[in-house]
Parts: sequence; structure tokens; C-alpha cells
Amino acid sequence: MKNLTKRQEEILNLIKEHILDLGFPPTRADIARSLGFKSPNAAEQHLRAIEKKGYIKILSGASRGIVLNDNDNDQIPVIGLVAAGGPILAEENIEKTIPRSNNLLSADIDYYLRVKGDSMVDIGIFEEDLIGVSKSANMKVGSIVVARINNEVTVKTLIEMSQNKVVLRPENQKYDDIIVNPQVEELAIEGSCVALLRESI
Amino acid sequence: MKNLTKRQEEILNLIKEHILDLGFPPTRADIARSLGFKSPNAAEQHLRAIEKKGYIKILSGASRGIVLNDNDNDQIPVIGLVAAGGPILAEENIEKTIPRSNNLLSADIDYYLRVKGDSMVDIGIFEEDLIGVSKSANMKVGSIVVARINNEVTVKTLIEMSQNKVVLRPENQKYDDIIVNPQVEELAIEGSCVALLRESI
DNA sequence: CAATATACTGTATATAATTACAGTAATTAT
DNA sequence: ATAATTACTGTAATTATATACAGTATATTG
Repeated sequence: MKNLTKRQEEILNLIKEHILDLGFPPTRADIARSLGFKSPNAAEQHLRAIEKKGYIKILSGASRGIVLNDNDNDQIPVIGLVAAGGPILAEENIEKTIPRSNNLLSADIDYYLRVKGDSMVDIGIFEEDLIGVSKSANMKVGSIVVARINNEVTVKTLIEMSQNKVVLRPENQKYDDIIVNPQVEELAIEGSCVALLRESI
Repeated sequence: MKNLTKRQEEILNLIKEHILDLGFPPTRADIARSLGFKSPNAAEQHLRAIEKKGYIKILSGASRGIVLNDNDNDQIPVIGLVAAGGPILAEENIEKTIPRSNNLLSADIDYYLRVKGDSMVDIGIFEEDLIGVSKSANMKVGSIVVARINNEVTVKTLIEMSQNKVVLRPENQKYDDIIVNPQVEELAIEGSCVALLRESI
């Protein structure tokens, strides 16, 4: 989708706020008033431009007939099996998307990852659970992280992290710690786990 | 809040659907068309009645200026500690409410219950987790249920249920099964667990 | 038993809102 | 270099919409 100009984005945000506040979109005159335009036509033309770029749909003849097009950033992708090689958020890995709800869970979730295997059962993370992953949340020793080791994605507790030694612990006595030398093996910490969701219980 | 008549409820639902579909409320004419009225004034007068009963607010002079008043049934209560005696959903037990999101989790959640204690850790239900409880979901042997035994609320797995013997199992080897005779002790199965949410991980 | 509420039709009008047309000026692609 | 895009002012017409007023008929409540 083509990028909006600063002004266009301002107007799109205004529309979203208006809807959030009152439950319906603003009129051209409302927009003009809010931004100090002296002509409602200024708003009209901006709307046309925003529509052309695909962010909204204008229903002709209907008052306040501005429909927001689904913007992917208010949907959180659910990642199923991660295909080896590509990035986690690649199209082919997305099982479905779920709407980013107001404040049901921490707002800082970039994606949900469906858990495979039983390596984290001791801290209550089971197969088929969805874990909410934040790419930006601060990761410290003790955090549960999504790591990628030699192109394989895994969820473990981060136990130690230094220049040439990273220790990842499965929370299940059956399994041993994973010790990686990031200078030798390919290692990336993709994010950290900030929430958990279990749908079928 | 005063009860709506059948027709008024029909109109309120129409408004909600219109908003869900298009993102803004219908006009009087829209409503009239949808319900087969020959006059937009029929819609107008219904709206006035619905407003008078407190379900909506009509913003005068604004097209489509129908604002839905917050109705508690699109908020799901989160129940913290349950005070002995009263019902689970009593005002004093409600820690907060969270908006019922579209389809993030099973639509059939009546309330969330904050888990106390470690009696269910073996199946990944930890202290402070929120479990989504449905009052109407069918309960069978093997279901995780919210039970109230002699005025104490607890979450356990339902193992056996007959006329004079109910067995509830904590999913933690440290604890023994709870065997209750419902003819002697006070027992109520309040609902069953259909989802789990962990916010701080 | 009267007053009020419910559930409409039918007409009319003021105003709210979209939207077309005619400009100006600066910036950005091609 | 020229066309297209961005970012507006200003005016005006058409249409969309809210809303008042005048009725009719039935049901419900005090």
C-alpha cells in the first residue's frame, strides 16, 4: 500500500479518533474545522487521495460514508509452523490473524506463535498454546525467548548470554540445556514471550 | 435500565449491525427501509424511545448521530478473590472488566476468574492466570470446572459425577482428590473452563 | 377511566453534508 | 521540461438527513 503523506496521515488519524470517540466518522466540514481548513473541499480532496492509496473507501451519497479499510497493523498474525529458512513473519507461516483487541493483553504483542512440543511444560506452556511475542520487550536472563538456532525456531528460557556463550533452557526435566556459541552457530533472539493464550482447554 | 420492547430491541440490533458492517450508524431512512416502515418518522420515534430508556444517545443536528451507551454485556468481568457467601459475579468480586473482543477467544466466556494456588499446575494452570469460564458450556467427566463447595470456590477437574458422589481432582500430585456427597455438602458447579490467559510471563 | 406508551402513516421543511467547478501555488515524479 | 501530486481557498448546487407537525389505532399503566 502506497505511503500516506504527513497531512494525509493526520487526517486518517483524525477519522479514527472520531470513530473511537463518537462511533461514527466525521464529515468534510468536521475535518476542515479540526485542521483549520477554510473550505470543506480541502478535506474532500484529501479523502480522495487517501482512498486512492487504499486506506479508506468513500461511499458516495452517504453522509459520513467513510469506511476504514482493514489495515494489517490492527491484526496480530498467528504463526503456526515456521518454515526453515525464511523470516518468522513470512506470509506462508501465518495461520490466521486476530484483531488487536483494545487492552485484553499487553499492547506490545507483535505476533502469536503456536507452541510445538513439550519442552516448556514445567512453566505451564503446553503444545498448541499461543504465546504472545514482543520483538521489542527487554530481554534479560530469566526471560522466555523465541530463539532461532541454525534456522530452527524454538521457545526457551534465556539463562546466560555472553559474547561466546548463550544458554537456553527447556523447562522440562526430560531435556538438557542448549548451549550455543553465537560466533560459530547462527543464533538470533527473535523476541520475548509476554503473554499466553490457550483456546481449547 | 428499563427493558426495551421487542421492536425497540430489533432496532437497536439493527444499529449495532450497521455499525459493525459499515463503521457508522444508519439514518432514520435506513432503519425505515430495513424494517419496512413507510415513514422515516417511525424510526425517529423509536429512537427517541430507546434514548429515553438509556440505551443510546441522539446527537441533535448530526447526521447518523446515534451513540451507543456502554452496555455492560460487552464487557467481561474479571473475578479476583471470591468473597465467601455471595455469588461469584457479585459487584465486590469484580477486579476489572475487559472488552469482549470479536473472536480472540471463544465467544462463550461469561467471566474470567483469577487463579489462586497451585492445585492445577500439572495441566499448566498457574497462580494469577486468568481462566475463561463458561456457565453454559457442556460439562462432562474430564472437564475443568469451577466448583463451589460449602461456599468456597475452586477450580478442579471433574472426574466423576453421580447422585451422591462427585469427585474433583487437583492436577498436582501434592494434593488428593476431593470427594463430595452433594446430598450432604453444599456443591454447585458454576461453570467450565474454556480458555486460559496469562498476562505477565 | 384517563393518561401514557407503543407502533406506526404521511407530509413538509430546515439544515447537514456531499460534491462539482474554478482557482492558486509549491513540490515531486517522469 | 512537463505532468502529476500535494495542499489548499472560495462558491454553489444538489441531495441526504433530521426533525417538526398532524394523524390513526392498540395496548398498558396508574
